[in-house]
Amino acid sequence: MILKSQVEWALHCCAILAGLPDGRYLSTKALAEFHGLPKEYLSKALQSLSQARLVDSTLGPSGGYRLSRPPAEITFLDVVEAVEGKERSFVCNNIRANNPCRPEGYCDAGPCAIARIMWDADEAWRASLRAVTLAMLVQSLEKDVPPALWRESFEWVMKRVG
Amino acid sequence: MILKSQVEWALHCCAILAGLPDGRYLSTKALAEFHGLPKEYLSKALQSLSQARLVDSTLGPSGGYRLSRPPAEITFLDVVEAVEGKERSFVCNNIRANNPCRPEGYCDAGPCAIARIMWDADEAWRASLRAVTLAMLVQSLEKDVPPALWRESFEWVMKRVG
DNA sequence: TCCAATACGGATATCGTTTATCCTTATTGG
DNA sequence: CCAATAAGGATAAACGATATCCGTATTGGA
Repeated sequence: MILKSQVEWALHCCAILAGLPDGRYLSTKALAEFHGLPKEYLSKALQSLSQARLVDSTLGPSGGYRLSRPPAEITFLDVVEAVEGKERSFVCNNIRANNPCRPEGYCDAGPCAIARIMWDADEAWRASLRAVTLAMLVQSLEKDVPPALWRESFEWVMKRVG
Repeated sequence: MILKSQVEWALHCCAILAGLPDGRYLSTKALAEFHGLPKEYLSKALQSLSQARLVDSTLGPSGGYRLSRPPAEITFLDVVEAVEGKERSFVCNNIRANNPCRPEGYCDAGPCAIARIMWDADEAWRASLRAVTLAMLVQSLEKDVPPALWRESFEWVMKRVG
């Protein structure tokens, strides 16, 4: 059970978009170059973000993507779910229904105990991701990345911004 | 990102094994019949449990599986990790290393902020699973399942127990 | 002692998902 | 009008999940 690499890509891209000046767009090409990723395939991840309304896009030269809301209002969960989907990681196939002792037409009152427990864990995972915003991510990154590299990266992006 | 169905199977099988009288074994065949599962493939899941030392097995007629510890000492996480592996669900490919602004031979101090946050969520998931034991599961099930069905299922199993 | 039932592990096949590329279309700034 | 872009469909390769089959070793019971 491994998350798609597109989740990682989308998060890194969102981190860049969160640092953009208000209203400016950055293209798939620039994002792919900056992260060393295949442009065509990264494009699919960005389209997922777009469909989830996390980013706006424009066409034409100097087109690209920007966040549709302030970074403080976009959570990790938003991004992860945009790419990975909202389905729970545990799927209950209700195999208890195959119990040979069951009377015909027996109907279960609710989800089985195993599913409830697994779904609780899933919700704990989601709650953890919901607690972190892109604004917090940028803060963390700024603390981690040496100031010189931070500045150069910003300038690299600004040269390509629409 | 969906957990293998073997996780579900293993948990249901553990629930049955947890209800067995001390020292008795139940075969793959019986477990497969009870849950309506393909015997050969279920066998792989049980082998995973065996390799993780969660269950003991014996060969020969009246052979099968039993829990290797009291149900209160086996957690959901034990079972999930036995089948699914202990690897984290988020894999960091360190794509920040592709940043074109990086000086040659630059070395990162630690894992990147995105990985840390994703791994925190993973740990929240694991902590949630670690908090629930098979003993607690059996308690839940006994509350959910009607007494008649509970009793009949127990007898069904006891007829096949080694 | 022999037989049948079992766990175990290797080999193989099938299927779906992820990853990736290519191409067409519509849009837009210069 | 042109070039750059997002969007999305079609396709294929690679991989993991699912599933089956078979051979081996072990063991309880006849």
